[in-house]
Amino acid sequence: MKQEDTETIVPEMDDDISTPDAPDRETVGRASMTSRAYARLRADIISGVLVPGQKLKIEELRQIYDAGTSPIREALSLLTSDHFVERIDQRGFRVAPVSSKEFDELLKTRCWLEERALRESIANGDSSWEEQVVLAAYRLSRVPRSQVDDHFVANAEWEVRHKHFHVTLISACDSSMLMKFCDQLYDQNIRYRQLSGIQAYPSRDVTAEHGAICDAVLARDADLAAKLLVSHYNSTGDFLKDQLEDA
Amino acid sequence: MKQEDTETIVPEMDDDISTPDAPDRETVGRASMTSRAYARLRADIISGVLVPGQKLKIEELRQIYDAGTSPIREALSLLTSDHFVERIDQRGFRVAPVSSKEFDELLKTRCWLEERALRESIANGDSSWEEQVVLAAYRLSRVPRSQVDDHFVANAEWEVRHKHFHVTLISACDSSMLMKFCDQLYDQNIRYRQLSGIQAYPSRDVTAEHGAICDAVLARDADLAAKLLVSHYNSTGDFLKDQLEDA
DNA sequence: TAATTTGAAAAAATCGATATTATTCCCGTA
DNA sequence: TACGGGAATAATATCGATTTTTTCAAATTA
Repeated sequence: MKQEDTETIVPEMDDDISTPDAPDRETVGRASMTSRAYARLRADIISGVLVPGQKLKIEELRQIYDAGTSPIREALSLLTSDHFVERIDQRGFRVAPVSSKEFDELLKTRCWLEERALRESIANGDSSWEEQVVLAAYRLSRVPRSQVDDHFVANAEWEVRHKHFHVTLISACDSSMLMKFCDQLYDQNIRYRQLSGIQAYPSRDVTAEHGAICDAVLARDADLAAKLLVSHYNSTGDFLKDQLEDA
Repeated sequence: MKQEDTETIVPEMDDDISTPDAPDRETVGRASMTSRAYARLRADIISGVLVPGQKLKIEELRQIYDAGTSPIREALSLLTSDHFVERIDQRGFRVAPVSSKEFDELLKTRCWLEERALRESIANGDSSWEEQVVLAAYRLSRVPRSQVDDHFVANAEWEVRHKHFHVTLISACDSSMLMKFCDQLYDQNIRYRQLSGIQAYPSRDVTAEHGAICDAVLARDADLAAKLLVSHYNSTGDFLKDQLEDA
């Protein structure tokens, strides 16, 4: 296989905006206008500031995000493939709509992919991976899910650690593609969580569920771990579904 | 859940360029410059005209694809999320590199996802789906893989029908997301197939393999169908791997 | 009244020019 | 000779203006 190497480019750089993750890593500083706009738009769509189905007018966005036409359009193009934005030729962009049908699909697909990824991780993961799982679980357990006790106020740090725990679980699956897909679905799911306008807590003990998953993983009990993980997602999903139907 | 409906947009339009598929559907005619550039760039990357790792200079592409800066950059942005192009802030775009490691991952991940999708299809598919599978298999069997008998000359029609057969197999899995992922991986795989500079035929009878898969599907034998599908992919993969190593 | 046409306004798409950043290559120095 | 500084060059990123297309509503017609 021939490869053009007259052009000298640094070969490794897996942390740019093409990664569905880490949207706000270098949002300020030397990042390009496109990256900035991408990160901010993405955050605003996930958080629900930009409403599902909403038309995204270039001129409007230009003013809000303080950038020119090109960076805005490029950012929107990037978001299109992440399924956060829809593009229609000659008719511009809009925030991807949501539906309970799509949420069902999302939940289902996540379970399929994460189960496979988890089983592979359990089969392949070495002791360093085990340690990372333990550490991620511990760190997650050290912060409260809600900033206030009697009603729910999202805790950003919990969100970060929660995602990190789930990423770590499947990080030994040895397929960056599968991990990327899981990541995409995770972020889609967060969007639904935000949009549901979650007020009440889930009554069940989420921390205990994480602990149980962690134990099963360390025991290399793939069947149990997969079962726990899937039911973990499903109960969260059921809870969200109720919220979605109320609203 | 609130939804802004002051803006009137046609709600359904699932066939635009955001679909990783059908890149050249309306490539001519009223399609936008961006869509045209996207389709042509995509085709040229898959076919190997644009070499893996190659720097993609905007000015150059502008001339080749006869479009302005913005459409080219937008098209490249779309291609980055498809993993056909890499983007590095402030350093432009290049064709996504290939590696035998990545090919391994690709093959593995495809098997995981397609197996799941096929099992779901077999579980959920109705008689209309069965008929579509039969039809797709028949149509595939009616065209030769190579235009010439004694050496390999790619037959575009075979490619189209082959893809359609595989898409149809999993079309009853009831997850557009999973199908989209499979589609992405399929196209990535085609790229590797093209790049390997395939000359000789695989000696095995690919048509027979398709027939066997079809039979197992109609018999609703999920285990057998999955086994056949995975080994179908793996043998193609092994064959490609040899080609890759030779080159 | 319903359907169609027309035209003004709005928005998207596109372009070419400019500003910004990276790369290259030359030259002086250790 | 190897190294590092610093223009000169090349390429990217960005902007605002222009062109094209769509949208909306009023006017016309059957």
